[in-house]
Amino acid sequence: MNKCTCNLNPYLNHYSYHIFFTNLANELKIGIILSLRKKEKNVTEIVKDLKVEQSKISHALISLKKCNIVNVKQKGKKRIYFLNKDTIVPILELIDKHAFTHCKNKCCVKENNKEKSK
Amino acid sequence: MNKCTCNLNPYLNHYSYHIFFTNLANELKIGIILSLRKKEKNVTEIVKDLKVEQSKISHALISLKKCNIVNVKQKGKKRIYFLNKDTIVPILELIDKHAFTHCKNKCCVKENNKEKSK
DNA sequence: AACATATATGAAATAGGTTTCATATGAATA
DNA sequence: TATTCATATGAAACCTATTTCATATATGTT
Repeated sequence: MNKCTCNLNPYLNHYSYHIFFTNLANELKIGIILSLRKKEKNVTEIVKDLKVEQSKISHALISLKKCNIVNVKQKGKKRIYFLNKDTIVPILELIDKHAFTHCKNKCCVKENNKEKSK
Repeated sequence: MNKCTCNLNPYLNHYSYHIFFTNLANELKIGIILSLRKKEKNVTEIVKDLKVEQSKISHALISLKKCNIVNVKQKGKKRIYFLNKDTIVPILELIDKHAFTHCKNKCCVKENNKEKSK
């Protein structure tokens, strides 16, 4: 796919957005992001916090890391993941604000998008 | 899924983010957004601009509309779609900036995420 | 070196969003 | 009101990211 001609950044194309947002369009990854927003954690701590199987967390983290949404530092045998807050936190705040303004009628919540809530 | 306890907005949960970002994690929808960023358009104009089949555009628009990412006004037999710029444009700018800072090494582009580029 | 803890990796199966294509609906006009 | 233009809708097929599960690797400890 060609470079996108409509944005500020020559390094970014439609597909770049796709990759980036694919990471955010995922409840588990959002869970990880929100968990790391509070405090950096190693994998085991994330597993405990979210009560999700370890390899699932690892797969998700690797994907998040690829886009620099999270970063990692080694500490002994533990790997501490931490959020790159510069981008994500403002984005989440924009969504929060958007939902507050537009989605009080539940337009963006599970029930309206698919009837089979459960 | 329960309300998310980590954000500002009682109307928003993990799934809300998911719904919202699913709309952005799609090249066609990003294409529509970028097209509408320049100028509001009816469906036929979007079809011409993006050279994509009409029902595909309609499906995408309905999905975008559900999250108030776009809105619509009727004008004769045409339906003019326009971008809710308050949320999307700042988000795209944040991504642009993010990519500029972090993705010069192509971390977020097609080739690195999947080897089979084409 | 053997072991335990911590995390990453691979691949097949799965799930859920997107595409396709046929068709229905809505608005305007002759 | 018959016709045309404009757009929406439904459902099956398709595609691709996620999940699952077995296993590999890496680091520290005894």
